[in-house]
Amino acid sequence: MIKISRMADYGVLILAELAREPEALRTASGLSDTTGLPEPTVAKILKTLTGAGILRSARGVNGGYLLQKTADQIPVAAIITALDGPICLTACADGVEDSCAVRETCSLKGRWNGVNALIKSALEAMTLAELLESGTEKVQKKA
Amino acid sequence: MIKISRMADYGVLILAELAREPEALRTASGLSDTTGLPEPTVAKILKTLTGAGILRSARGVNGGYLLQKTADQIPVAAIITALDGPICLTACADGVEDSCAVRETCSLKGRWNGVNALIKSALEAMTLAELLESGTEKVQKKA
DNA sequence: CTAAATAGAACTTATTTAGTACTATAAAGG
DNA sequence: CCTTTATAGTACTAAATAAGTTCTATTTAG
Ligand code: FES
Ligand code: FES
Repeated sequence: MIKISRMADYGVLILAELAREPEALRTASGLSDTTGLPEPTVAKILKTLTGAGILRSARGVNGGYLLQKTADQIPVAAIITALDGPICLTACADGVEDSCAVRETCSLKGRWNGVNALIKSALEAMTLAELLESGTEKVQKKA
Repeated sequence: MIKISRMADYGVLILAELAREPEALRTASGLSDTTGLPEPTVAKILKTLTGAGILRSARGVNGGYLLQKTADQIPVAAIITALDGPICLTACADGVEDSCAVRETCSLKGRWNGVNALIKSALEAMTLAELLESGTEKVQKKA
């Protein structure tokens, strides 16, 4: 069904919430409450996003998370990559040597690369801010 | 990991083989041999692609499959849709009502639609022929 | 020192995808 | 008109992946 994982979807949801008050420290359980997503999952996503440099964290009492950059500096691609791994439609794309079973006999080795690049650049060009606002040039307008 | 299924990947591989002799009837087991893919899987894919109107089939002795249209009339999107279901990155896009658990509280209902449309149109614009040739305007050039 | 928070890893469960098997139908040829 | 070779369709099983949970360690304010 060619889709991103639920993790990435949740991730955007959480980031959207964080973007509403970019300066405030928010705890995992607090975010779980406001988003309605299960707490352990939220916590896991927050850890991952922190590791990827999208969020900053503070430990200890009164700790929590906040955005490292503003929403318009965070490409959608970065979020997806952090939570879902590399954006790469097929097993036989660039670099990935061992994944494809029929690489030897295959007549279209690496031909998907163009499609990959297309989608990747589309997701890199779009920022979290644009996703939240909708209706910018990059997104289709809806009357 | 945002990817298409192996089925779609195999499907393109099989279509590539069929496109080499667009007039010839090829059997499932024959295609399994030339592509090196497991026979039952090939047969399943061929059935699906026939149902989707991408292939034509002939039953009985000396039966087999051939392309219904030429490779430049088959959008990549059609192949993926046939084998993988609709191209729709997220659960909460247009139409899909029941999939998203947090739809009520969610602040970005349907915001992914723009991204979806972007990717979908990219895949609709690219044909099987272009995928096989590579190096056309739509695909990134590689020196 | 304690309570409240994140960090990180390991594990279990659920979901999805891939692969297999089986039955039915159709056509060609003796 | 029966046999053989092929596709059509469906249902089932197994494998892979993704999601969710749990537990332990670390950090810091009070
Ligand atoms: S399908 Fe993987 S290398 Fe061709
Ligand atoms: S995440 Fe599904 S409706 Fe918002």
